[in-house]
Amino acid sequence: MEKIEGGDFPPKKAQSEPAATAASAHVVTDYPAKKLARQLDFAGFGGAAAADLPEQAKQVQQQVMKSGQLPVSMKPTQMTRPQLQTQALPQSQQQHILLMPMQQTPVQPTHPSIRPVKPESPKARSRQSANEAKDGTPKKPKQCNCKHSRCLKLYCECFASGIYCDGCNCANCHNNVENEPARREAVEATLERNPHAFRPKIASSPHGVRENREEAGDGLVLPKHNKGCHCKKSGCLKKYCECFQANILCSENCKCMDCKNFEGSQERQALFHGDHANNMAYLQQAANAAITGAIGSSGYGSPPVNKKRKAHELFFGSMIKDPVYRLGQLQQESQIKASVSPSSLSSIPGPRFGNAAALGPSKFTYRSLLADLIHPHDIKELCSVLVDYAWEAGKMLADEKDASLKQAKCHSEASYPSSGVEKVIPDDCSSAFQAENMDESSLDSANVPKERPMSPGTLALMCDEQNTIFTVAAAPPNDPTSLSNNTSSQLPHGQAMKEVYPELEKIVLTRTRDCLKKLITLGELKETKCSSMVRGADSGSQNEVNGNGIAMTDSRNQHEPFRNGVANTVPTPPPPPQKVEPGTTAFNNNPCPKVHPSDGNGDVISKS
DNA sequence: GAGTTTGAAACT
DNA sequence: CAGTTTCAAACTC
Repeated sequence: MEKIEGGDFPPKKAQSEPAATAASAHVVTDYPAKKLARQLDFAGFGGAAAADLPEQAKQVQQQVMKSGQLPVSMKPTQMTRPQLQTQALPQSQQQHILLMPMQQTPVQPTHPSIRPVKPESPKARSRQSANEAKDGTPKKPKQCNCKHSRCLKLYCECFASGIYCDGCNCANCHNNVENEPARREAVEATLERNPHAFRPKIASSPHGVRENREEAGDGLVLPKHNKGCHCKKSGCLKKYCECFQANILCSENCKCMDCKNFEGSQERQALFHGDHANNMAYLQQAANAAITGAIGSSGYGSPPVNKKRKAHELFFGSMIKDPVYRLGQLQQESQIKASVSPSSLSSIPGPRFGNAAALGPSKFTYRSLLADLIHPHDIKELCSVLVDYAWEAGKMLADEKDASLKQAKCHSEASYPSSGVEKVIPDDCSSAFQAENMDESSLDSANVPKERPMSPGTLALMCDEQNTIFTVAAAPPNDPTSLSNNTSSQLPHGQAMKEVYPELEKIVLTRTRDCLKKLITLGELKETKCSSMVRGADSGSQNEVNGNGIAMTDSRNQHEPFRNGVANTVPTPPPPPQKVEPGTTAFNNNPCPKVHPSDGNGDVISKS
């Protein structure tokens, strides 16, 4: 009997070790003190499941051993079930792990995504804290309050978790070393009734990926309750519900009524949605409203009760358990904390993180502050604009240069040697580079580009669709050889381009830089906005925030925002085209206007 | 902190 | 297996 699915149920440290040892451990700290740690069902107690991840368990153990207590980062609440499982571990290791179930430390789980092994209520946490404070020695995080079960039934969380009661508020407790025989008997009886009694209640979905994914932000909630819940009145949105408590969505295993803990549940989302994460009142109402509604619709007919729950409990509770795996979770952790929204499963943390009730913070997914500002097509457009600009600028520069060169040539043509590489100027002034190829209408034609060598930088700025146009790009702009090879007929033009190229590139790059700077600025503004919103949602900011939260920062940018919303970001007012070399008049005639009609702010607007 | 509600566990 | 009771946590006030 003792061995259950590979593990001994009861934490038996006592069994394998002298009672004295066990006892001392028991008294001193949880560390070795607590025996097997089986997490409450939720925790994936060691049972069979444990065997799956011995390595993880070992890691956990190592940490425990090092510090004598669970590292915050590894607290059970933060650990994944697999990590908690201990059965596969050698007994010596198991003992360390036993502590895990208790982990609940006063520390708030920083990682929403992970569920706590033993669900804890805020109260429990408080108590825990108190315990730790006693002598600095961390104690069992959670204490039961059993009065009639002697802590020898599954009603007792300690017993269910496979650990001895230590520092609990229970009465007539028999879940201790001193009453090991009784305890053992109780364990056997329990197992007799249900061989899986001490197995983890939450198991990963066999499907691997469940549909529990909440919105983008939500983390995946793969685990599901093995037995499922049977809730009738809570809508599975309260911690009465084991699924909710475990921060997982109700599954086909559940037999609950009016369940609101499923993916896509508005009630659930309302509870956890990040947008309201910082609004405790909202959460409370959402939870109660959801339940009330659910109940109302149910046949139970229980009157809707305005139950108000403490939002923070919801949040924290969910955070603690958040089983999820969220990407970017860490990234957003700070945000979550700030918003206090961890509650969502998606958490309230979450919008993200079915039923997920508890996903609060865990579900938050990272979203770039620029997400609303930049869209793929915007980038394309930007590229197009840059390319156009480059073309125009190049055209202007080349034109200028050729014109001046030609003029010079005309004046002293006779004196020029006709031979030599240096003779790059076209004989025919009319063949000026631009005249032939740079007509705006011809920009889209593939032939034009071919004639012009492009620098890698410029090419980089071009969108895919443009690449085909500039087939010659690979050739180093300054490479005479390449030039000559590229276009014998355009040599003159190529030469001109060669000379103006640096200017052109400079202009384009400068513009690009400015655009990026603006993006950064916008992102920062948005960040600031978000932060302020989180911190003081109630401070009804008077600042108008556009969809991006940034919008109104610079009126200049709003003149002609692109439909796609890129406008503000992309075209920052570019610094006036820089002067070209002295002596050149190219930029005296600022080509910019021609190329990119600007909105008046200097923002480039796509010709299209 | 007391009282109520809830749902799992235990029991019949 | 269904219904009932017991229990302790969650929740409300």
